[in-house]
Amino acid sequence: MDKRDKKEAILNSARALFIENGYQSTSVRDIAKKADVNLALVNYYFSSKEDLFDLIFDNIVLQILNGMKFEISAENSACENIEHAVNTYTEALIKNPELTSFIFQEIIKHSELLNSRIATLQHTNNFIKVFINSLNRDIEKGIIRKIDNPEIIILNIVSLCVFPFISKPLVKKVMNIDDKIFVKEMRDRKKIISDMLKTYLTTF
Amino acid sequence: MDKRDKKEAILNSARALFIENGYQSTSVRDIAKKADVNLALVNYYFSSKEDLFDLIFDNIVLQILNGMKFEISAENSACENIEHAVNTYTEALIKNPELTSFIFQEIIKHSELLNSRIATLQHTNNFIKVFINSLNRDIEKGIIRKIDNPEIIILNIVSLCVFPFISKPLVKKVMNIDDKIFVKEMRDRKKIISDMLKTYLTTF
DNA sequence: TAAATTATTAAACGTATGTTTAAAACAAAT
DNA sequence: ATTTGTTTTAAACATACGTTTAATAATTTA
Repeated sequence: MDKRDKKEAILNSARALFIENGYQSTSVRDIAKKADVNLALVNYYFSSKEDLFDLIFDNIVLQILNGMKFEISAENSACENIEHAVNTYTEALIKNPELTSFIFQEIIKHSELLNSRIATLQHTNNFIKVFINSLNRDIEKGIIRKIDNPEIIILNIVSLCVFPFISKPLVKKVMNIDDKIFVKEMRDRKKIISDMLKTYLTTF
Repeated sequence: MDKRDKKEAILNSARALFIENGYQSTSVRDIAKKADVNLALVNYYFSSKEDLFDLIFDNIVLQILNGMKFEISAENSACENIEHAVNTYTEALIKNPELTSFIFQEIIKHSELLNSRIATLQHTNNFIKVFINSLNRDIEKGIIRKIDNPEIIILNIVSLCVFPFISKPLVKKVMNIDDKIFVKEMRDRKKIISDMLKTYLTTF
């Protein structure tokens, strides 16, 4: 009950602190203290602060990407895929309130993180291809309007879905709402976003 | 040519470093070195690193808010205001590529910054009121569709405009484009965003 | 010019950091 | 029971940080 427990306690404490305060503002001593463990044990089990962070960061990225994964199908219409994406993304973001800000913070700060972990985004790339295919197909079918660059549509979807969550403190302040109402507004907004995107594509 | 010069050199260097690396990753020694000035001069002129940062932060927020200010008019239609907003925001963000990420980083990290500087956002609040008024008026006129919460429309505008700029490294990587094409895409996107918002509001 | 004020400097202070060391405690194996 | 290997510990190391000090240089004032 002891061996693995201390290692795991370190992992959990580090994860919580990194998410809450970021890499720089979290000291190894903070981690050890929260895990109720001797300082040297952190380096004993995880070699260095950076190694520990990388481990946790990759884990978090995977977790949130898994939450955003959904069965996108080339058979679905573009509009169906959009609605599905908006719903899935919004719910994943509601479920992981702190993770998004954390990932964004770290990626913007050290964009090298992207290079070394681009493999993790492979699934995302496939997803984008299927999405664009469904758009192009429906354009040829004449179901939706002609789009010069379909990637922009995807960018719009992600912008609409993700932005309110990474600017949550700002949004709450300006709209003068608390966490509970924030979630409700985001849920209500799902339909508005989908409608807006679909109306734009199908009106021409 | 010396007195003000050194103080200003510190200010400029600090500004550049804070924007590039954030508060935590910028040391007073870095600032002094870049300004080619003795270490102690930084504290001599600006008391503390935090005071210096606050000064620069407020300045940057003002700068970007000024760039985003435009003559919003209660006489304009809601759709005109939207088009105007999208154009102005996008151009302001193109003009200040690093500022947006910087402000976001710091605000998300220390959301207390919002409380002490809420006065700076006063203009933003007035702007929002005028905007919402124009929406409500056009709804009553029957020109645009009924909206439950007009604030959501504003959130959508800001999401669409701002998100690509704060996630610029990610967007460039996924779309496989460089800075120059990024700017071109953002310019082209202005019309798409305006069209999408206007089409949604006027189709019902 | 002399005194007073301001600007600049090298050095140090105190604290915090990530990491390492070397010894002790513990568990497992022979 | 002794050896072997692993886990845990207190302490130290080396470096970086923001800030202060006390002395010197430069400038302004009287």
